[in-house]
Amino acid sequence: MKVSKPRGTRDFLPEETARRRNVENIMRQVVTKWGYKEVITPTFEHLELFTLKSGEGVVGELYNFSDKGNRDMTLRPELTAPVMRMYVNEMQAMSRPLKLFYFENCFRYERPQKGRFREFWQFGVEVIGSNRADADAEIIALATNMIEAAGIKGDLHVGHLGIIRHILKDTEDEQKSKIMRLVDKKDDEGLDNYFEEINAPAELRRNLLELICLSGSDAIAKAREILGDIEEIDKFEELLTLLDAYEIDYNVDLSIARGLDYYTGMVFEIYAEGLGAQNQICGGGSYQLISLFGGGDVPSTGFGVGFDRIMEICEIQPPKENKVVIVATDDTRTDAIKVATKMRNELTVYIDIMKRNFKTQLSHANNIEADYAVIVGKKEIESGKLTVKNMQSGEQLQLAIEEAIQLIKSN
RNA sequence: GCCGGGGUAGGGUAGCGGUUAUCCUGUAGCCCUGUGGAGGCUACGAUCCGAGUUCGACUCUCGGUCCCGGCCCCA
Repeated sequence: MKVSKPRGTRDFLPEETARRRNVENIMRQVVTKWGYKEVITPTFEHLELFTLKSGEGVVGELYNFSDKGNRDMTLRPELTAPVMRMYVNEMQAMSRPLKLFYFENCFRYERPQKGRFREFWQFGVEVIGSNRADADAEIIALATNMIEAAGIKGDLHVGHLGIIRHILKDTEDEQKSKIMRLVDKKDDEGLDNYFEEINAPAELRRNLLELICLSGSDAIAKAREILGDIEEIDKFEELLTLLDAYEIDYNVDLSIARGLDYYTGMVFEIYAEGLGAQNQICGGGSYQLISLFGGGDVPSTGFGVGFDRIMEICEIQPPKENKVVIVATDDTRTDAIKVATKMRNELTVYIDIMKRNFKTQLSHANNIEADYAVIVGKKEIESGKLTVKNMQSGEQLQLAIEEAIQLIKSN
């Protein structure tokens, strides 16, 4: 009986694994250069952690279970909440700002489709302790850097929830979130209908509709015309000035709402082409979650990158290293092992474990696309010189082991 | 949860209500235990699962499952 893998999961074969690890390391190098430290949290958490953050409704999307002690648990669906929990549990006395990142698998019970799996990988970054535009700008710049480093051209949209919330400050909560949702979906028709339904004031309608269309360099000025001088616009302007300093291309987009209530100000999303309906590769913003988990009133800002989506469109190939196959005969097998052991200090070395004959060993070397075959036979043992064969050109040289290593390394 | 398209050896495929289920490729071995890529030979290996219709189902019908794309959702 053949057992298949669970729905929405994937096996990664050697070639794909190497490609993923390579890009993962490239991204890791970028964040490390910015001074961020990697953390690891548990693969499963108490269910409560996520219902606190996102409401009871998320349970339907979770891989949750009760353990043998009857505790409600779940595989993590994301990593911002675990990292904030970790901060509250163990890091509150550390000097701020804290700059953390993670790269882990997450699990959601959803219908798989292009760029969406039940087990997927998230690369994320969080800054804890700063509510300044500087932190927001750094986070956006870092996200942009990482995506560029993966060889992807992203389309960055930056917004600020404070501005849209200012317009809606007298609207009741339920209506507010419904409006925000429609705005986020860019559903103009739905928005019109809903305004009609709740009989929204004409001024509010006009202001909101104008605001969410704003873009380009005069967006700030126009927002001021609509709303007057408010603190949120000042802060947003400061953010844009900093982004200019980082020399980042962005689109002002005040229609980004990102759903949930814990986002406090800056929000951004990055899109890429070639991904079908799931074209968002990165999203983030500033938020306040720590007090929800029993910590103080500590502001944070961060983002998550959908690593699997990055890999869908990323074309970076891992660096190739020379592959050496030792070819031996029956009576030189033990000598061949000694040669292989020595060469492995510096090279990637294969040796026959199938008791194959000389010819078939060489043939196998060819099949696995070895760069060099190193022949360790009776003649070589007697002369003390190995036969090194370049599998591409067919050229053969007699060399001492150190010379052989040097030659292969240098090509 | 909903809508559409799919599922034949490890990969790619052909076919038909009754075949020994086609071909390519792959893997292992041999021709050929001191020189690979070509060729020949041999072996391995498949009708997604279940029910129904039928004398007979890989083929038709239904249900499930998985894959692909989309909707909803998207922390």
